[in-house]
Amino acid sequence: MPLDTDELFRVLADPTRRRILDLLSEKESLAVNDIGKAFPELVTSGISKHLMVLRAADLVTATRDGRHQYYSVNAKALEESLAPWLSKYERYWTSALERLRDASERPA
Amino acid sequence: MPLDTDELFRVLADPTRRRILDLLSEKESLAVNDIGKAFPELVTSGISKHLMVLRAADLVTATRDGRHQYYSVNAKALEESLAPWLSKYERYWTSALERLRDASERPA
DNA sequence: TCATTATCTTACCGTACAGTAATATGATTC
DNA sequence: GAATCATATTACTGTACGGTAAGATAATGA
Repeated sequence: MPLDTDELFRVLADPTRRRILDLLSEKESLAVNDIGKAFPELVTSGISKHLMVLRAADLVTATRDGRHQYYSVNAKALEESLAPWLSKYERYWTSALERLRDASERPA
Repeated sequence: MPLDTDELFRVLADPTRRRILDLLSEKESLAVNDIGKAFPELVTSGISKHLMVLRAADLVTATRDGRHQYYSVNAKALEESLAPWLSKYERYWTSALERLRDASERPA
């Protein structure tokens, strides 16, 4: 079930959480430790807390392997949660989103 | 100049500000007072402050007429500011955004 | 013109919430 | 049992929101 718009923006408001999502979107999946390495300024518990928020929002999924917890971005949930809000403004948008679309269709 | 992503999400994080944008996207342009009427739980100064934040972010524009200040949504700035972030995830997205696009192309 | 009213903005203050670090607890592997 | 990794809990802190009140500017009316 897609996330409520208020919830979505509350979760995405934090720069660290967005950076975590960015990181996970580049790599296939990462353990908490590896994510933590990308944030030397934060302690692991802080990372874990953000991951909990993201997981509660279903924007990431976690599978455990031994004592490691591997996180991946849930792009589908992100997309579906954002779509209702985007739809309210997309009628204005032709240029930038189309450019994005074109770029993804004709990769360099 | 498009808004920094951190700034953008910080501004959009507040539900009231998003509701103001929604309102302005429906109507052509509105005076502060009229916007305030849509938020009976808030005092006018509160609305004004949110409008200042939106204006500083260039997500709305204001023109004054006498003692009225008329606000409009700046859809172009919203689009351009959001595009860089969206582009990082759009490669995952085909379904929902395309459905949105199709819907806007073939209105009922 | 002067006072009054209307509209919007700014300043100040209190409160509530969210992020971080530190610590403790739980779970898994060796 | 010892060590490692992840999560939960607690305490601290800063910040952002909202209200009240004051300030600024413009219209109205005597």
